[in-house]
Amino acid sequence: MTTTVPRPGAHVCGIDAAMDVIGGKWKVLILWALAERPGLRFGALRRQVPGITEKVLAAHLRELEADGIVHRESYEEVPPRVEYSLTAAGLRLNEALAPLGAWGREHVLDGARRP
Amino acid sequence: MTTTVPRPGAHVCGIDAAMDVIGGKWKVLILWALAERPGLRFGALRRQVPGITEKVLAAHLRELEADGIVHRESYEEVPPRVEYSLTAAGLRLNEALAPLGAWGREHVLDGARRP
DNA sequence: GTGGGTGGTTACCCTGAGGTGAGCGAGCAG
DNA sequence: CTGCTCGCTCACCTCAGGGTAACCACCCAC
Repeated sequence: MTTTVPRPGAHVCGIDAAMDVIGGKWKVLILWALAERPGLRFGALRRQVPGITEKVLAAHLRELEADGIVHRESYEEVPPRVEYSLTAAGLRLNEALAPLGAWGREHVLDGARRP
Repeated sequence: MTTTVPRPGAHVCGIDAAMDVIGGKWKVLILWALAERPGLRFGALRRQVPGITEKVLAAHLRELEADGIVHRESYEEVPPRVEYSLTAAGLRLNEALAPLGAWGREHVLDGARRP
């Protein structure tokens, strides 16, 4: 965990770097949710991504924040309020994922295999 | 409940489907190599992707073939000759990965935080 | 005081993707 | 005969990413 595991072999091309960033099990869903509804709070984000646990959500948010994808705005209030949103890089990453999403949609709808 | 999202079309959006296809550790590198040099043989492909083992390469090739990404042409000769290339879907997937690669390249070169 | 809600943290466990190494069946160079 | 190439396959093992659950500090409503 820590701050993004120091990968031994570094990245062969930019795609590995991106894969490293979105390699987590829920990262793309978090990106999805934050792109659609910026400024989500922790609990709301958890409800937005069904099945994820607090630990994993917190860990993924920290990794995404360390990667400069997610901006974390913490208000010193009571009860504590923390809002998450995408940075410019996160928005561009989300846009870069769009063709992949289109491919997946087309591929899944067309092939429709995978029992 | 132990394993969230068993296998079936639990894909929330097309991105998960694509992530499922390219989720392996070496899949993108295999796609890369096959896109640049179509018709690679097993051994050549292994040398093209340094660090991968035969078992993992074979397993990934089978998954990619099952996903309709890779075409496997096996010639009944001695010594056995098998050539791998991308299908149309594989080529389109590779093109869909281009923006992601560009993002990763830009992100890595811009941030340059990773050792 | 008790319960609920906030946003986390800590400790432990467990599955499965991936790594390791060996072997096979055929042919050919030496 | 020996050893090498070729395209895998099998059996075993490691390790880290993720799952489970309890807990913390704080405050409000009851």
